[in-house]
Amino acid sequence: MSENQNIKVAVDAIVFGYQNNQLYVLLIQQKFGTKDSYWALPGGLVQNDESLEDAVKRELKEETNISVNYFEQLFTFGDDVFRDPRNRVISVAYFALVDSSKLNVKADSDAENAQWFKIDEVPALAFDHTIILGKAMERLKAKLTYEPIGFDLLPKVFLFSELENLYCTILEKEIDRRNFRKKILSFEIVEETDHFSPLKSGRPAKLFKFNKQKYNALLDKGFHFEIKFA
Amino acid sequence: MSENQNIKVAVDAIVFGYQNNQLYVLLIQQKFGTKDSYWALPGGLVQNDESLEDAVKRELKEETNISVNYFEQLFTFGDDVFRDPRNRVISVAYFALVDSSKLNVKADSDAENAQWFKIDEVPALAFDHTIILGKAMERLKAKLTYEPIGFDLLPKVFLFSELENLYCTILEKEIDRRNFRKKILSFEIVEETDHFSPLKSGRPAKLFKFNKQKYNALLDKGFHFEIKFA
DNA sequence: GCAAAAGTGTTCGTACTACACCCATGG
DNA sequence: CCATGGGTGTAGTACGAACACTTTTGC
Repeated sequence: MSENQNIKVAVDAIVFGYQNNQLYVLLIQQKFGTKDSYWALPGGLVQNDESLEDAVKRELKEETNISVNYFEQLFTFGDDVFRDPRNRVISVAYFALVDSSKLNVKADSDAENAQWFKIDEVPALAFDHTIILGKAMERLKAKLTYEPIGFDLLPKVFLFSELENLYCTILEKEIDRRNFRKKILSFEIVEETDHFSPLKSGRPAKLFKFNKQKYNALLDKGFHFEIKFA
Repeated sequence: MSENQNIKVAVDAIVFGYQNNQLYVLLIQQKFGTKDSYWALPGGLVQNDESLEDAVKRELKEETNISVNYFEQLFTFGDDVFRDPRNRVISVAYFALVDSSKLNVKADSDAENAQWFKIDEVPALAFDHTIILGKAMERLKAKLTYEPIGFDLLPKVFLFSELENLYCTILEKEIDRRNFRKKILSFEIVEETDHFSPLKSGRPAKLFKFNKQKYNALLDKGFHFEIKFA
C-alpha cells in the first residue's frame, strides 16, 4: 500500500545554555535563505546508515561545533503534514544542555552562522520550530524538579547562589534561600570544594560541585531527586 | 548530501488493557509470516499525506478494530539501523489504554489475527518490539503515579477495590487500603454513584466514577495528581 | 453464625514552610 | 563603618504512614 512512501526523516536539537541569570538557546541561520531567512534549530536529514542520535550529534558538530553535557530525545513532530513546505518531513527533536563555558565560544571554524539567543529574545523561527522550542521549555522546567539536570547547565564548580538563581530564573518562581540549600544538601549529592568564589563584593562563598557517582549510586538504592516549591 | 535518503517511517501502538487483576497488551500476528511468524505490536508504515497520529489510529482500526481511551506518543525508535531487517525503518511508538469492555471482543471482522496477552505471558516479539514494550511499561508505571490514567483502564463505573488492585498489580506494590481511599477521595475527582456492585460475596460495594471535567477544572487551578507509596 | 469483602478514624513521625539575624570581605 | 552577598536555626503545620475493628451481605 505505501511501498512508495516518500517521507524524509530529520533530527533537530534544542540546546539550552545558562549564564548570568539568563537562559539561552542555540540557533542557526539557515543556509539556503537569502538575507532575511529565518533562524532555526540546528538539525538536518538523517543519513541512511546512521542512528538518530548520531545524526543529531553530527549535525550539531557540523553546524555549531558544540559538545553537550546532557542529551535526550524530546518528541517527534510529524502531525503537520506541511510543516516543511518543501517536502513531507518528520523531525525527531532532541533536547540538550551545555554549561556556560560554551556560550562565549563564537561559532567555530566551519560552523555556520550559529548564535546564542536569550530565551525571551528568540526571533520568529523557521517551520514549526517555535512549537518545538516550547515543548523543550516545558520539558526543561519539568525535569529540573525531578532530575538533577540543573548541574549540566552550570560550570563544574559553582556557587549555591548560582544554582538557586538558575532554578528561580528557569521556573520563574521565588525560592527561600535557606530551605533550598537545606534541601539540596540533604540529598548529599553536592560537595564543598576547597575553593572560594572570586568575589565581586560581600563575603566569599564556597564553591560546590555535583557528585554524579554518588547520585548514580543513590539511584540504585531507590533515591529520587525532587524539588518542590511553594 | 542526503537527498537520496531512503528511510521508511512506521508507527507502532502499545495498547494496554486491564481485567481481573491482570494487565494485558494487544498483539497481532504478522501477516507475511508463515506458521511460526512472530507476534508483534500493531502498526505499519505512515502514508505520505497522513499525520503520525492518524496513521496509528488507522493501523489500529485496520488491524484490531479497537478504539482507545487514552493515547500519547511514547518514543521514536531509530537508533538501531537494522531493527527491521528488510529496510531502514524508524518507528514512532504510541502508548494507548483501553477499558476492559474491549478485552472480550474477539478480533473483529476484517481485523487480522489480533489477541490480548497477559503482560507476563507475552511471547518473543518481532523486531525490537520487546524493547518498545518495556519502555511502554515504564511509562505506564510512571504515569500512573502522577496522572489519573488508571481510570482509562477501568469501566466507567468501578469499585474502589478495583482501582486499588489496579495500582497494586501494575506497580507491584502493596497499598494500604484505608490510606489509598482517603488519598483518592481527597482529590475530589471521583464520585459515588447510586449503584452497588453485583456482589459475589461480602458486603455490597458502592460504584464510583471518575469526573474528568472536575479534574480538568482543577488542573487549571494548579492541581497536581500524585500518588506515592511506601 | 460464619465467611468474605467493604467501610472507617486516630496516632505518630517526618518533611515542608515561613521567617530574621549574624558573618566575612572590599572599599 | 558601611555595603554586599553568604551562611545558618527554629517553631509551626500539614501530610503520609502505620495500624484494627465494625458493617453488610450470602450461605
